[in-house]
Amino acid sequence: MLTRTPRGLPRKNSLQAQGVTLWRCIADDFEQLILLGKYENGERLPAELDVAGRYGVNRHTVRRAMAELAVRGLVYTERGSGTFVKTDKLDYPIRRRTRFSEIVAASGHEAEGRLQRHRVEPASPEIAERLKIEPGKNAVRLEIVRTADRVPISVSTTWFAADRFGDVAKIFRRHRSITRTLAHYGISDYRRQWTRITATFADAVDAGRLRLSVQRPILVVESLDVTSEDVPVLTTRGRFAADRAALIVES
Amino acid sequence: MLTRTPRGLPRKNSLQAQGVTLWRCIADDFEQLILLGKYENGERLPAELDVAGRYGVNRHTVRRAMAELAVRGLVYTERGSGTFVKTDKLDYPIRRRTRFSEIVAASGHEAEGRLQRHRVEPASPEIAERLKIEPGKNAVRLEIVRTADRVPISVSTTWFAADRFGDVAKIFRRHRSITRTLAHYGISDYRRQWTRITATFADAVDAGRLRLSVQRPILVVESLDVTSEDVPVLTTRGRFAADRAALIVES
DNA sequence: CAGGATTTGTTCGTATGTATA
DNA sequence: TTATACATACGAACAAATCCT
Repeated sequence: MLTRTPRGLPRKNSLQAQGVTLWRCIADDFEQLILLGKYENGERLPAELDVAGRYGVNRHTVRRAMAELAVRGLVYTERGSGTFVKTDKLDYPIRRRTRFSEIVAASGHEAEGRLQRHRVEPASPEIAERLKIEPGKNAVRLEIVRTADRVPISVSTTWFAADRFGDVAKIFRRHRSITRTLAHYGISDYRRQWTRITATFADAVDAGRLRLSVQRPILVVESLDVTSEDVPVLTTRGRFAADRAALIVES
Repeated sequence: MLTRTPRGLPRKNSLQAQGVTLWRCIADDFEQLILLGKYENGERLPAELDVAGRYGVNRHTVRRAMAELAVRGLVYTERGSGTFVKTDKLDYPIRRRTRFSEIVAASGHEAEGRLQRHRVEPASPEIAERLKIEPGKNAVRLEIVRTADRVPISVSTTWFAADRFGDVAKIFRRHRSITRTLAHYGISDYRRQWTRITATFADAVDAGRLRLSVQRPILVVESLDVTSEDVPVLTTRGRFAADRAALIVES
């Protein structure tokens, strides 16, 4: 329970930093409890009035805290039923054979990849080096949004060398799968050579595409895929909603 | 430019929160600019006197801000030349043999691991399952901060089964390395079985330990290490400053 | 190469606000 | 309340390294 001054202002204590609002304290408390596993996935949180009583605050304050947790992707509420913990994420293994559709299908969900935009542009030095083409030569750039059960999981920007894959956008739109698109070019197998993972925030564009609030954490996954003869085929910069997916490395 | 009272005290303004020091405001400003890419890697920042003039502060104050940015690992200074942006990240490969000290040493930096706190506690269901011990049996929990060239890279919470590794904290404090600590227990080799990567924000505690501003992105790396006979040895929840490290998966 | 301009590093000194015993 | 220590901030001067004409 939080101690409060006679005027109702929160007083400093060990858990509560100066200037932090009550609802944020409550939200942070529950986030800790959820992340520490005190509440399991799918479990119902105590009723709003219960929580309000325990903290000695108004029910509206608890509702504000729960709204914050919903924004953080940790809970969802069902009217008349309660607020439930939602912490399961799609496990996304990073392997030699990394195929979005196979991964999602294997975990029992329905995968979809939609080409949003595409463009032919001169390759940046970075992209040229990865694809082993000369800097300034053309590359085809695809922007793909991937969903599992219609929930957006990632947006990816993928580059191909334009001289070999000039009409890759058209082919992809027909097949809706990188694997089948490459098969069309006679590449029956390809493998992930390296993957580089870091994290940032969602910018406005990505947040919109991922149906995510801005400033939510994003896993940035850069990667290079090559043929079985180690010839670079495509390189990708994927942005995964960290609230909805976890990357798994087995070794 | 910051307005100041006649007595030389900083006055509140839009950029400056209450009770925040001048040098911290300037440091945070530049951190934002750097992280937003307004200054590229290797680019020179304006001269100290320039910045001092623009903010209307003494050169010492700017120097204090730059020192902070250097501590955060975002810039370095060269006498007579200037202050330069340094945003390349430490490449942290995730492999079967994943050893912090070896990784950092291989990239030419000085690694250090400091045990901050430790505790014996009943294992949560999650931890018990990973370590293959019975839920509720004791586990030793270590909180370790790891640095490269004294720049904090990660904070890790590591659990060991207490029955076998009861005094692991003492041993670790002596050896300052997980590898050497396990050697003390007769475990000459161990390997990473799986790694699970997701992302969030730094909370106040982690931000403090990582000398990072709060709300910066954090890579959350959970993992299990086993002996060569696949016996679980330790499990870890690491929080990496995403601004300072990128995880690499080669396959 | 010379030499002046620029830029960071260092050391004095002064004053004020904050935290602690 | 007082005394002490510490952090913040400003000012001036000079040293040392680098850059540029």
